[in-house]
Amino acid sequence: MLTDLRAAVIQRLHGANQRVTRNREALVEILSDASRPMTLPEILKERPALAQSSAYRNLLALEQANVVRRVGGVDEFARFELAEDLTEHHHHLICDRCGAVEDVDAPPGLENAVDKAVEEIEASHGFLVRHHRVDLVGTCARCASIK
Amino acid sequence: MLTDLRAAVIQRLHGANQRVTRNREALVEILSDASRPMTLPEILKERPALAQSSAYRNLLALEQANVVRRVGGVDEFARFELAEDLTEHHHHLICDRCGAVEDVDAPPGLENAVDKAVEEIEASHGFLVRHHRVDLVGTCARCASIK
DNA sequence: CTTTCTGCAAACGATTTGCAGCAGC
DNA sequence: GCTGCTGCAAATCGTTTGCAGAAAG
Repeated sequence: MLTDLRAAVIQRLHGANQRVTRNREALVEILSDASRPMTLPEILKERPALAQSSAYRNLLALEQANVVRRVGGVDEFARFELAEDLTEHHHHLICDRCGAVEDVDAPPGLENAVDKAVEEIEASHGFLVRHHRVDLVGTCARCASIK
Repeated sequence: MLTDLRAAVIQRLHGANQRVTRNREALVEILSDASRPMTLPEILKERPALAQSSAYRNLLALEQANVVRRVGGVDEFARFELAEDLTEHHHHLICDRCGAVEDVDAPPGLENAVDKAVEEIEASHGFLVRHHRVDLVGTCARCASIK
């Protein structure tokens, strides 16, 4: 795991009055190695010794410490990824056939347009935007090739 | 309910080999009257005689007939809205304190930028985009005023 | 040492499903 | 009338929680 990521994680956990444990460091490393949000079964496959309940509890602790973010796809599984300020801002490609979620870089032109829209909406709706999600839903290359 | 909406719903149900029942018409009317995606409890409050299981089954039937769409927020409840080609294209404001989801019109500038980004991504990723979701997550006016 | 984390197993709760009777067509 | 919808109650399954022992600080 990269040293500065590790340092940021330790700092945020301490800031949230949470301890730094092997399980938590392993979770961060697993999410850091993946280029997409992971489901709990996928995470457990990478660390079979970890109990499901501990995985959920630690992901919650990491979420509250702003290290991890929970994202929803189109299926019944929750997915987890590192907080955006620990990675790069990105969006998601979601396959509505197999449920797979993949990261895509955010094109700068799109980001500018979103930021402008956010300003307008905050002014007109009294809504304070914390972050935005842009998801493209459709068929992934693998599912498209199957039929 | 508007006549052309009703006609479209009947046509789509028939096209999917589904029957047109009072429950299904009522569900469409409830969703049509709301200006936001609704949770199952909210739907049942509008039609207390409807059994939960029937509500879920009918929403699934309507979803398969392309009349209804399921959307996810930040909480544990699924939400349902009319298919976009039966209403207007819009995005969602999602409150991460109370979970409320509200519709917002899609600013044209934003839509153009999204369409352009979709083209680039389809070309580079072999991913076929069916539709996009732009969600703004933050604090709604009511929750902001509470504290 | 004290507090918090861990694993196990049991509980929870939104959603799904089996079944007998009723309604669309 | 046949087929598929309806309500009820039970099952399903991802996720959460209680508890006693281990580990972080």
